[in-house]
Amino acid sequence: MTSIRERNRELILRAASEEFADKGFAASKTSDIAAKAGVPKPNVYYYFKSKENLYREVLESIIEPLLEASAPFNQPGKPADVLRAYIRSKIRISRELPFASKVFASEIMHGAPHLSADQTAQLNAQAKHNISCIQGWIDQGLMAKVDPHHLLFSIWAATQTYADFDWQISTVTGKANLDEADYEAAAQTIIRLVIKGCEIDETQPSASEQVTNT
Amino acid sequence: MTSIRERNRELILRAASEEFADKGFAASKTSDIAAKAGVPKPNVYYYFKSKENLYREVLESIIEPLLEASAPFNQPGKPADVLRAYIRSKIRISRELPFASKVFASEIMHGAPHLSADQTAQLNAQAKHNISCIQGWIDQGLMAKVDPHHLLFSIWAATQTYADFDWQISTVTGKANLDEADYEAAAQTIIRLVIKGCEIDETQPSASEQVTNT
DNA sequence: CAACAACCTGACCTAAAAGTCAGATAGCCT
DNA sequence: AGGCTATCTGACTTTTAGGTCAGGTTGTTG
Repeated sequence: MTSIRERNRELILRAASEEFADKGFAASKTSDIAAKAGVPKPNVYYYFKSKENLYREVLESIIEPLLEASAPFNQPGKPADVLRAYIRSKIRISRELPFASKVFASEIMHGAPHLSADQTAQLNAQAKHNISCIQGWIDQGLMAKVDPHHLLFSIWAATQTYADFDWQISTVTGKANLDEADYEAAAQTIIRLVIKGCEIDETQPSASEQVTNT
Repeated sequence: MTSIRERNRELILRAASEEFADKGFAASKTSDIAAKAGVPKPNVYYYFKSKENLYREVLESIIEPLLEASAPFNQPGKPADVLRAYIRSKIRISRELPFASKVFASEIMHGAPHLSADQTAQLNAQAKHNISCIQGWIDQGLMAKVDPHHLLFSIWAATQTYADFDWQISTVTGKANLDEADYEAAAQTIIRLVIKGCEIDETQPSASEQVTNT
């Protein structure tokens, strides 16, 4: 049975997520992580070789969920349906994995110095795919000509903000924690902005591309 | 003449902004800041009492521009005009003060431990004002019922993302630096999402569900 | 119940980086 | 010029936190 191992690794990883999310990599102390996990500091080094290793494992834990959030783009669907599902996935990640989300955001903010080339490539490939998917819809006349890059950036930002800037959100809303209804309202707002923004303008039928009726 | 003082403070502040933006507070070394500013380390301590002081001054430098960006909300105007101007202000800050923007974002992300109560209060008051302004428009039937809190959060996030997550944006777009046209496209995209999203639905006078096209 | 491995831990070591200081130099005012 | 203040700086001290280790305990397997 390696259940001791798994249990302790899990405890430490969870504590590390919170600590790294709260303070950032450099400002987090392994002794604090150990304390929060309820183990002596050398145990942290016993299970994870170094602070950096521990950090990398926390980071890694968010990669798969992040890639998986793009699932709606990996199967055929109408723009509005895909975008709606995508936004909901993204919001769900912010809500359910707030610590890892924040660690990831912080990592990206500082130029992703700890992300492996492979991880970067995977995330980038998925992003590129999503962008070309959106471009395809535009070319087919299924949605308005909204720059796919900037559209994606806005969706990422608007959904991630609930994890990354939770302090600001708490301060402004006056609520220590958002509840189910708040997240629902957030999702609806973002979905509305995106879907309305992507709707084809009736007023101007064409510009340079041919219009395809539906 | 205190021009030596001013000049050196300026040099150090600029170097500190970049360093703090790049690495975060804890991971930044005063020796690196000094090197980047082209002065010996003790000079940094001569002009600023401590690393934390220096950081606070960098932080402070972004507060006023941030408050000023809300100017469009402080004078009467149609929703679309105010929102458009606000988004442009926000994007301009991300573009023109990318380092301080990033430092601010990082600060907020970690719970604003260095922001003074007064600064927090000012920012919060302005946010509250903007929100009630939007709520006013809704009550007057000038725009659709879009949750003002979440609308603001989306605008903040979408505009800030160009400073905060510049690495990601560079990676995905394949451009080391965005140019004038890119920022214009970003602004137009966000403006479109927000303004279309805030337009009153002609189809259904009540309800909160959105209708989608193909 | 050995003996072997996995796990635990207080005490320690070390490197790095914040911060200091005494003395040198440069600018400025009468 | 002379002296007063502001500025500069190499060399130093101090603190903090990442990392180690020797030796203990607990679990597991034949």
